[in-house]
Amino acid sequence: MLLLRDHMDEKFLKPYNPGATEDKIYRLWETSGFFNPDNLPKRHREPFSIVLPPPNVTGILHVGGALMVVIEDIIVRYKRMRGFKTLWLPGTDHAAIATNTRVEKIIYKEEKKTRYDIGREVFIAKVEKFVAENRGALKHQIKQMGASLDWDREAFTLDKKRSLAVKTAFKMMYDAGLIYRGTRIINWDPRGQTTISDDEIVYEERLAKLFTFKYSKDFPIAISTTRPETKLGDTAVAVHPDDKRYQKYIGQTYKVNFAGANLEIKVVADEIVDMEFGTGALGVTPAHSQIDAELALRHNLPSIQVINEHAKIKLPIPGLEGEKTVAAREKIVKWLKTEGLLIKEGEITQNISTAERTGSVIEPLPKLQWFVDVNKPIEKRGGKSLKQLMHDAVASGQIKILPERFEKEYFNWINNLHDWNISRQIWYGHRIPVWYRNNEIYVGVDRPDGLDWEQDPDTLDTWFSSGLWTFSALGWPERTRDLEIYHPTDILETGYDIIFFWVARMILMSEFLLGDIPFKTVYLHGLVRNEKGKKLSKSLGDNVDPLSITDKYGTDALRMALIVGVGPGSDSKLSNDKLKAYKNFANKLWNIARFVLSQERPADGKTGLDQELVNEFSALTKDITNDMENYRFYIAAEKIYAYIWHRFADEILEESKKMSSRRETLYYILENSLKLLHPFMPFITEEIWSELKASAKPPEPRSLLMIETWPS
RNA sequence: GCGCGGUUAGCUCAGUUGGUAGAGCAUCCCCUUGACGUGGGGAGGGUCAGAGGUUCAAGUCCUCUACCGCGUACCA
Repeated sequence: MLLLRDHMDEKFLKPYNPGATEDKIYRLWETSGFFNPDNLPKRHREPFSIVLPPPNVTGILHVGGALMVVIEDIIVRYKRMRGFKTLWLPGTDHAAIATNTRVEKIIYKEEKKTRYDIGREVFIAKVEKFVAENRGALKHQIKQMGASLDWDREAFTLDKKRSLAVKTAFKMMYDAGLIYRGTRIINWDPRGQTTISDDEIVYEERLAKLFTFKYSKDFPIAISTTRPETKLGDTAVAVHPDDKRYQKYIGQTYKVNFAGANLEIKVVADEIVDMEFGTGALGVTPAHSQIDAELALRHNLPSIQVINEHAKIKLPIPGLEGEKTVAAREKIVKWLKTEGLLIKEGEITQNISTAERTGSVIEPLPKLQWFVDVNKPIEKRGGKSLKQLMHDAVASGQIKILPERFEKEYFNWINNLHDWNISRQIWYGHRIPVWYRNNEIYVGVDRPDGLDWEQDPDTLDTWFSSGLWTFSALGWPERTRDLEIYHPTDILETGYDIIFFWVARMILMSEFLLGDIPFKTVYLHGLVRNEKGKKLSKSLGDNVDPLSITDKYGTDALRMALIVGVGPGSDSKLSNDKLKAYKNFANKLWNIARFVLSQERPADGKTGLDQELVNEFSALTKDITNDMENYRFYIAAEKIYAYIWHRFADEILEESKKMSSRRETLYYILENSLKLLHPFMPFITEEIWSELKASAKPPEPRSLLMIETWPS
């Protein structure tokens, strides 16, 4: 049985108890004020800043979010100890589409009503109530992870200041001709009743039927399609100019009656047509296909919209009008058969576009929408387009993306980038700052003077406001001191799954609006999967709640389990074994402290330091510091773990039982080990640190490990 | 189609610039009850997916192949 020395707290008689420690320690940190860089001691001069990727207010943080918080907290704590004036700025994201859809579902479940039934105002009020409730829970979870965020600067992507930022950005881009309104083929989500951007599409491979047929008996060319119902809107057949089979028909126009629709089909020649596919002839439906719309533009073809916003036939054709697309398809195929027009029915695999949020099959429709022009040369940016600005920021090395392989993906995405559809027909979000009156249009931050102005009913894509985050969170468009000190931010840490959604858009916005990069380094982490290797997904309800893990194992153990052995950008699995291992480690450290504290600390220099062990420790420190500087946190964590357990405890400490002269060295190693470990396991290290200080003789002033100097 | 990643001990995964294979868990043996809600010492276990190449030396660099996963384009 251990003899309790008079200076030792009773708690050291028991194993480490995270539950009893963590809340207390977090409160200690919060009341110290040091999360706010303004309160840091004088030695913290050079600024260092990170903005927290704002989690969606839709739900609770799952372990993927926890990983993000942990990596950033490790970086931030390390930098703070290194003496930087460190700011980590928190916030939450209103997540327009996600939240809108979520609340719509809840309302439908509870009241069997749609948002159209209850109206815009009532709906928004309900969403805001939902958001307010969720934000509290989210914040609590982030704190539970030990995040040393400056809550004094907390922001929300839909609060007043951010709203001003969004409207200002919109106006600046509109004035520069980068935002325009036009009718284009867009991705329509019939279930969500809104447009979505290309990035919000999820492709699913499915088997589909490919029908080969003629429009009518006297039409000379057969075509193939998987969607006969859209053929009601065909205005041309396109063939390859070199295709000998069809050359004689090029330029001819045929009048046909196709399933009740009177069509004028012109035969045009275009290089885009693949002679090998199907019959080598392409039925052109300008209203429901991007490619066909481009063809129509080139050949001056009219466009007939066949399908409406509810994915139903809108043409006034008896028997077809009002039918859903799939039903209409069956009817038309049946008609083709009875007319003897169907030539072939085959199967092909095709990628079908579905909406990320609702799972609905995307219907390409022509619609009047707002877009960001990514190709227009910008005068005040040296004639570069947004595309070029995004490209150059990374290509020039101003922004470094880690791991490097994602730079390739980034460039690849830019090469394939089309104009960005930014208007959404949902209600929750930043309303488009445009007002109309008769033929007048007004774009501005505030409603224009005068009567009869009507604001655009649409809202903006969530990522429009998220794109401003690094600077809107710091107060832009106001020229704040924070903006001056902390922008560009140093590191943007986020999951690789939103590199296009978010990282690219932030670069776009910052480059145009500020003429500067938003961050110097992008560090991308991978997905956290469950033990079976399955992707954790919010929509599947496959949440792993970090709170239940911290209850069982302690936050420090969870942090280690999430970090160790997980390289940047690679997916990881969280297992109970791993959590248990680091829970045991916490207890091991606790017992090490107990042992060291059970021995009176000699006055400085009395027993002297074992120079060999001190040198060994310096080498370790150098090594770990090098890893920290190079974002190898997963290796650094493993090294300090191995040292503390298998070198310090197993060997140094064991040997010391036979040599009383080691005592001062033991204290030295323990103190400095706590410092190296603190970014990874902040709670237990801070707790032991406070015991060390309390037991010192003569008593040392209270101090926080959190702002101690990183060893050199 | 194009691209990226993975393939290392029974399981989950590390392995920074090429220099005689590592961790955690699991298995087996021994020891510990005066730091340890357990811990310590030790053992077994890998032709580093396969083939070829560069090199004094390759898990690490190059080429090809296979399987798994992912991204993206096209999709009539």
